[in-house]
Amino acid sequence: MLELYDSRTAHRAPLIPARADRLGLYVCGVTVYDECHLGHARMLVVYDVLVRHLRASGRSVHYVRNITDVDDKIIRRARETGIPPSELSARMIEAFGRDARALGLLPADAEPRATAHVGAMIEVIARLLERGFAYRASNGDVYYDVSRFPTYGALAHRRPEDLRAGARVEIGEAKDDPLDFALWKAARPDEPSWEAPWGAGRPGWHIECSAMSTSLLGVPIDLHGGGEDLKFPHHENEIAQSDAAFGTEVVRRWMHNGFVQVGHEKMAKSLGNFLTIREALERYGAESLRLWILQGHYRQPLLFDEEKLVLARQARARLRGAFRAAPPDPEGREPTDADSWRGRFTDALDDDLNTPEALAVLFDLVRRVHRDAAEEPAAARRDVLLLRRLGGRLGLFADDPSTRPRPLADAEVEERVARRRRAREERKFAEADQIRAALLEVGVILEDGPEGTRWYWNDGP
RNA sequence: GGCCAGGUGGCAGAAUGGUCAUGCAGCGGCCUGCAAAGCCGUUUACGCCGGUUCGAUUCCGACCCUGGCCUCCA
Repeated sequence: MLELYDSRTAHRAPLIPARADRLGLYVCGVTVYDECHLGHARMLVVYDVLVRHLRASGRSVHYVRNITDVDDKIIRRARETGIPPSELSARMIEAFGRDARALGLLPADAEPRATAHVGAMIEVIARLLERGFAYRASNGDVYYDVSRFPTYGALAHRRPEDLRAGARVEIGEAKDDPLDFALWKAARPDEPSWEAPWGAGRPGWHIECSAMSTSLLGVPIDLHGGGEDLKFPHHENEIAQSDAAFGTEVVRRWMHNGFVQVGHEKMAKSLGNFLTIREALERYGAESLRLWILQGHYRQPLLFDEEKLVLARQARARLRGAFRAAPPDPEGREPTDADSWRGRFTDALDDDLNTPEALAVLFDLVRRVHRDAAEEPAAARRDVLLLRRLGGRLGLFADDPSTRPRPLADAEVEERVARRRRAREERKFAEADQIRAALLEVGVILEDGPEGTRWYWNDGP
């Protein structure tokens, strides 16, 4: 049974869905005003592994990951670049889709876009107005009345008085209280807007998640996730809205993943210290990136620099090496002690998604593969099959490198390897080394062993 | 200032009241024409000060330090 750290109680507890047959998961995805960076990649991979593990444990999961395609940043960026907001977001949604596929993410079961659910948001706002949790301000905006929600601050462990001290009111806002936040922003001539009973405008940021999560997953929602930075104010506000509108605790569990850190600060667009997913994939490849993320625990900060990614690439080579030592058992047989390995692996993930520990199990298995490869090849093949299956639960070993385009036909490589073998037999080592070096140039790695020379494509980066 | 999360060996990073994490790097050996891969062995830890305990890196308290949130942010 999976135990997860609960952001609200700050304790670990078993994750028990409201309905036995299905677990509803809602994750705050991305705002499409620019390309995604490694911080987003971490979030995406963490929840990807969570979903994989839940499903491998026999749970049916309904995974919803939203896309924010209307907000201040999109409007601002659109204005700066001269591209209409809808076109900008459409382009970035496309870019996001490419990143998601390249990262090897499972597709979400639903990927709702805010602009397609404005009707649902208007309904939630209407309920809040009806129940007296919201008010219409003089400037046409609709605000949430935080003073009406006594447990405000419970998720972020903050007291409203403390928050009020540092709160800021933007020019043009007409809040009764600095903590109040916009549910609906009155229409402006150069901004996208929708009709609503209280006047045309566009939704505030937080309301989309309250509306889309409940309309797609129902009430209550078993688990809601996102990055650490969304805890406050986004998720705090979402709780205030949803719980007030539906008259019940809508989200049963909250979880948050830690940041990607560059040097001593977090990776962020505003700090300019980011690397986009696209660039990182070009440099390191999806599997190395995933290993980099999974070698840290999801709640800890994850350090980024070139060295860390190179490290992950080495780790990947170690894992992949097992598949060269032995192919997975073609008849689908696992080792006789598979249950014990699977148990260790599952226990690690059940323990608040301890992916570093789960990877350690995989590496232990790799060692046994190499130990057995020569003497007990059948046993090694069974181990490799198990390795592939367990790795799959982390989203590893998905791509088949053999399908990649190669600069040289395999037959040509074979021919050169044979030529080198003859040179070695004649003790012409200079020539042999030259052939080996030339092959390395095009990405072929040679390894001489007792049973001859093995060669393989270097599947970096 | 308030609230959270941390401080583990050269780097990264887990677990754990008394015994192996794991990956990378280092060192010695095996293998080898050389190399690579691999196997075996091995060095370097638990921020600081008290307390509990037969025994603490692990539990408790104080202190020091780091990161994050408190404003848009995965």
